[in-house]
Amino acid sequence: MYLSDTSNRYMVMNIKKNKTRYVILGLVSEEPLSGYDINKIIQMRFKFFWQESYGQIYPELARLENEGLISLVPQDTETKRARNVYQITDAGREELRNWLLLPPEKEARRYEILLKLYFGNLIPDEQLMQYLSSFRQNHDQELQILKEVEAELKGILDQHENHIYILMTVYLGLKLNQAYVEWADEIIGMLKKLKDGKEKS
Amino acid sequence: MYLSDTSNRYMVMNIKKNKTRYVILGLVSEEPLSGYDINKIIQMRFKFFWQESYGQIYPELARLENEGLISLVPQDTETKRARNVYQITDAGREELRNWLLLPPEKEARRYEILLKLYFGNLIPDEQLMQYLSSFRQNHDQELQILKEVEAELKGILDQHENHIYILMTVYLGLKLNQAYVEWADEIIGMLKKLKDGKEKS
DNA sequence: CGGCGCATGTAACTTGTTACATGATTCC
DNA sequence: GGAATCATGTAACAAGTTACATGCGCCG
Repeated sequence: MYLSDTSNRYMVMNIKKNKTRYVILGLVSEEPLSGYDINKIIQMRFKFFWQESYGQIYPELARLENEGLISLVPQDTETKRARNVYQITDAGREELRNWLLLPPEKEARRYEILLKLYFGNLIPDEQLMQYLSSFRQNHDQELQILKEVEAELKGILDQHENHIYILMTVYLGLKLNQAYVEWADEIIGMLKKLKDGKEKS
Repeated sequence: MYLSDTSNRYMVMNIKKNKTRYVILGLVSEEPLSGYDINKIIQMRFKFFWQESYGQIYPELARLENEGLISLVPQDTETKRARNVYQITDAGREELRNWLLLPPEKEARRYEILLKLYFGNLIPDEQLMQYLSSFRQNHDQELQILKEVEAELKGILDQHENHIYILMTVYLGLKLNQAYVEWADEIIGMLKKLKDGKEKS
């Protein structure tokens, strides 16, 4: 169907924004997986840079199957629990490839803590310090986890050709969390000084 | 109306997620502003950690006025261009304060570039390097801008009590962008080595 | 035999983006 | 007089979250 208008003003946008499908395609491109598996993997391995919910995964799996980009793998014996395991198709591999070859979009972020800090003169400094120290703690925890992941990955670098790429993502996690922790420490220091100054006057 | 059920299963969620309203409240708490002004300020001052669009600002302004959290400022002479300028009310100040006193939520982020890198073994290394160098360039640019902002802010630190807080947000921007740039350089180096290794074998 | 984890899914909602419509005013 | 920018807004999407419903199987 060429040049069909469908009388929809908004047809113009052919830029795919839905990234969920590519996460799924990427994951099933490595091995057949169920929706449940996919969720677990994202929770474990992507935690620090990506998140999805069942509310997106299951409908997307259905859509992908409908489009022929993935297909159900027939499960063997009847004794097993019901599981819908999907594998990628050639068309799916093609779709994934096309997306991977598209330059990544600039990521838009929203840092609630910065917003609160921006309006910092409206909150007591102690409160801000509390936010910052829990922020620091969170990121320090993530930092420790990532350090373990790094060590583990380095030990099995030659076991799969994608391990090196995973390690690269971990490096950013390390850098960013390091930056968060350092920043929080500096700001807490600044706030302490500010508070002392205010109390003296 | 106490304890009314309204027969809606989903009434339970009373946790406010809509942050747009607080950005608006925060900004008009400093000075009366129009929707247009608010958009411009967010574009300029919040660019690196927050974004909004007219599609959210205008409807939210209407809602806030409806709830009595902001009010229209009568514009003087009739010669001027039509402008709806809003000021914060006491109720609005209260609402803003309540939100500021709530601990910030953990920010969920999605780094498309990490997702692509994660599946890096499916893309040619040259392509990845291109993504990374444009990523590097973007963040380096932001870094330069933030350095200017930093210098500027330091010069006018005593002119308003919130300048110090704004500076603190800038510091995070500096740290993060520095981390991005350094990381990109390291990864590009790793990819070069990888490529050389592959070509030799 | 009870509870935890496996497993799949949907309905209702909130949030955010994009394209479009419309017109006034300022400045060159 | 025409371009840029000021200025406000909406309709139609797309995307993402949350709460709920449901049931099986495995392990202690």
